[in-house]
Amino acid sequence: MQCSCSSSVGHLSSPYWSRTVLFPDWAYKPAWSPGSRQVQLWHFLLELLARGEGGAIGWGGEWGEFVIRDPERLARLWGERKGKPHMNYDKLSRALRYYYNKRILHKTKGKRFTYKFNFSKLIMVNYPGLPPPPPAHQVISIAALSPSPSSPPTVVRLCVEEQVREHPSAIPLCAPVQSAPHPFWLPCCLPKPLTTPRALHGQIPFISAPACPGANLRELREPSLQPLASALHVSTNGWPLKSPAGWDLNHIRRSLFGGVKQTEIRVEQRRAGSDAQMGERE
DNA sequence: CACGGAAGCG
DNA sequence: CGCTTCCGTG
Repeated sequence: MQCSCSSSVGHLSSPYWSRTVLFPDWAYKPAWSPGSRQVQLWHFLLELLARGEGGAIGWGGEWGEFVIRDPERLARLWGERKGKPHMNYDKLSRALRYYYNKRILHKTKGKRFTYKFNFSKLIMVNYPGLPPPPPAHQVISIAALSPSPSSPPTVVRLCVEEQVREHPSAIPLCAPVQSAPHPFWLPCCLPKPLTTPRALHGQIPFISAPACPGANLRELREPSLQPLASALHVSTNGWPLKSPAGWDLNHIRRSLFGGVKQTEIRVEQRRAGSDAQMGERE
């Protein structure tokens, strides 16, 4: 099985690549790409899902799965957003089907109006035969979060330390908006090289792991990172908890800067000014 | 309902 | 490029 991920870990001889969390390229795209300047359907869906916009659409049973509860209403909402008054579910679902090839979505067969985001498919964890994971402090480094509310764009990063050492500038910046939905925020803040080694692109041994709830947030389960996890309203099963208040950056800030040992969480400040095209692709 | 080709649009 | 519109097929 192949996928269109890219990673800077592939060229490293590290045995720890398996612990790296990878999301598909599309997951790193900003909500409003400069070219199109139009909101994209997958983001619109995540937006509604994160808002708990009841009625029209909701999360399904599996991780990343969602159910369209009221297809025509969803279509109407989508049509309103795009200025397409004649939008209906037939057309919207055609757009969803175009996501199959792009590996953004796939259909949950047998279940009516049920689709699934492809997040989990590309996550490489719990693969039998891989070396045991190294101690957490060797793997995880959490950087960023402006220490004061008045600082420039807040930056949150999760990264593999080796990546930081070898490519200190290759970690994209991500400035989550306060209302950013969790599933969108998480991938766009995870490690993503700006310079992808083209030649090695196909050599990364991707594994299509069976769905493992919370796999992408495995690192957040590390005891030392619990404050962050709770600040992000992320449950240990990986999917966001109900967070009516949305993002509380001060809360996150308090959680990170208070009570957590400095050796376990490295804090680094960085201007998000010129480098703000976070996950943008070439 | 779900799928995917084809054409068109901004 | 990311849909929108339309439609034939199963």
